[in-house]
Amino acid sequence: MKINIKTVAKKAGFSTATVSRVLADYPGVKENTRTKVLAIIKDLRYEVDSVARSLRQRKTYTIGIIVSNVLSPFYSTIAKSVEDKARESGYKLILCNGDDDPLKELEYLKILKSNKVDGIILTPTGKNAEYINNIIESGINVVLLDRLVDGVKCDSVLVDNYKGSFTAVKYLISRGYKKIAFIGGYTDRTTGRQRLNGYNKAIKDDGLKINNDLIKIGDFKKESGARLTKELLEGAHIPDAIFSSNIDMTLGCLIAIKNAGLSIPEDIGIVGFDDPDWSIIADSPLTAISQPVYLLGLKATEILIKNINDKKSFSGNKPSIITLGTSLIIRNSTR
Amino acid sequence: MKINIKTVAKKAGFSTATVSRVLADYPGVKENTRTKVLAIIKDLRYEVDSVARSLRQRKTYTIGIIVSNVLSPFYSTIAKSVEDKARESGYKLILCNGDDDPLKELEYLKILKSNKVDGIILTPTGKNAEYINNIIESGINVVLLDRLVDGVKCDSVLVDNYKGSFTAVKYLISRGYKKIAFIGGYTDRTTGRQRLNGYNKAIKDDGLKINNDLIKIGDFKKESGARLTKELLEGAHIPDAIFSSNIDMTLGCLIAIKNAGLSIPEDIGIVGFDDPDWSIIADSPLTAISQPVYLLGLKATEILIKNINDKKSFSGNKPSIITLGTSLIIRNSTR
DNA sequence: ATGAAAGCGCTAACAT
DNA sequence: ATGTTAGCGCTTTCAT
Repeated sequence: MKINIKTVAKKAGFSTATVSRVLADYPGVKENTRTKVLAIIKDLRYEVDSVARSLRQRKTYTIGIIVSNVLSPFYSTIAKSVEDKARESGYKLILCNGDDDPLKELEYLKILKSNKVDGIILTPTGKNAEYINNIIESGINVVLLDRLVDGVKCDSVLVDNYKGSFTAVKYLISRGYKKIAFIGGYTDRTTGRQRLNGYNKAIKDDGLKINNDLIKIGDFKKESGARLTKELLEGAHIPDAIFSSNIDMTLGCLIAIKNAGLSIPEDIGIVGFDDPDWSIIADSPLTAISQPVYLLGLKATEILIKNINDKKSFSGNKPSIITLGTSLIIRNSTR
Repeated sequence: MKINIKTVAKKAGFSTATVSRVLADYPGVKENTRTKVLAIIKDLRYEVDSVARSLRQRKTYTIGIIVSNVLSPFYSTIAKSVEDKARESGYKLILCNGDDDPLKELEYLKILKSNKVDGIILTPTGKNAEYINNIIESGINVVLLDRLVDGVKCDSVLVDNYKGSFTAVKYLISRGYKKIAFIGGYTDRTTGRQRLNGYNKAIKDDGLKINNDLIKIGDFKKESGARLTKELLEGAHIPDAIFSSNIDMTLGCLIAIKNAGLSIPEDIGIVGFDDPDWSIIADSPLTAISQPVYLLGLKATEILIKNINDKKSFSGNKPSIITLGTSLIIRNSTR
């Protein structure tokens, strides 16, 4: 037995329109009617069909989020904050794991568009500008998180990667390190590029020389962090310190150092970008650049929902970029 | 300008039915027609409206997942595996953070039902049996993950918590520890209860005495792990070893031990349930009970999708419970 | 204050 | 091989 709005209407002795009004808390319904209808709804255990409602209203109360890697604490924190804020505002979340793969990202963008989500929060690979613009033109709000995309105009929430990275390397230099290696991720992502730039600037700033043997680029994942560290430790130019530019690579880096039988900070100094929750219990508590990760997701969602409600693509007249600051947390992973 | 199936049909000179057939790769369409229609689709950049399709087909190609805490590596791994498998099978994922709160869980169950998801993977609080049954009766498939709910009949995928816990404590005993504390989570969740049972059994098995001062129950989160460890270390009966029964509490436990200025394993031995990715780089690499977390999510999703396709509530004639084994990984956090 | 009816975009049963 | 059309369950405009 199917229970829909028609069943309720019939049993209550009113039209579907009236039931719908009760459902929507529409003011112009007699109190008596409302009570009666609500009683029937409860009695029949009726619950609206959100799919039908979405089709009719052209609104799904759904936000899509595409992250690069839910396994990473960075992105699961983002997922948490976006979910918290979305729920508070009556939205639900479709979670997509883009895997930092432009093709997978495109696939998910299409799915989200087809599913008529009200908005999308995207940690972009940087590669699907055309389609992202197409989505924005179609009226779906987009907010970029953590990274930018060339040629896409929409609100964004970022972290000051350049400064964070610069600060980290400056700190290493101040501790007397001379051969500072860099372990980074894709430089075609803005995060990867800016963190590298910050490193380069800090090195040059102090009259040290950029040594390309000390710059290793991976894919932001743990395994590549471990592999690249191993390469560094076995290479011709062995670093006296490493700046690792994301949380997962840092973990890989620490594992590789441990496997090599080296001690931190006696044999090598480490600073990581992003401060993991395990940083304190590490062999030598990790000195790190802390990012406001939760806030990042929160802000992005706030802006997205505001734009959805205002029926505007941007929060102002033109796209705004919010850049959040980082802070250096000094522990014991350097001398 | 709205582009829908009608627009495409008109421009192509065919009916909407034919366009729909092309979209669905329905065999009985002339090759010529197909080509023509596809050309128009491409030309107009037409993409189906999945909301309308879902309404008509009574199928959303969506799976809902309710986890207790995305922030925990345990659940983000689950989210990853479920997403991987769902995507492979053409399903998308609505992610809900139940927060181990029965009310929030109920709220999300209602949302998922209303949104006509094809199936739900649930890490239950154990409290909403009636509504879960209601969902199952309504034809939505449910698979329970990691925990059970009294009075709910559906397929489940679990880990052998009892045995895992038993093994861990037995190991501690074999290493000569006499005052072994237990740090656990809600005992009204099956995981919490079974892990406590395993502990109790192992203690009694060896003729040791259960000391209630050494049993501390929290909420599965890091903070409570730290707090309870602090209580233990400052209490009347100071343990010589701690078995911590989930990944987040273990981290809290290690932090508290470090804060207290104690060393592992010199001052105190530790075994944790669930093996975190940072276990190797901890001060003293953590001895842990490793669970097949990714597999857990994978199996659950496999079963769910199979049930959806078979249009059955259970994979067999009656609910099946799959229990996955654990393994003890010995490192250096005990003497 | 309430009802009648159109229609959101699609699919599928039936007809040709 | 293709078209016609009803209808999925809801909201909303227009009447009354």
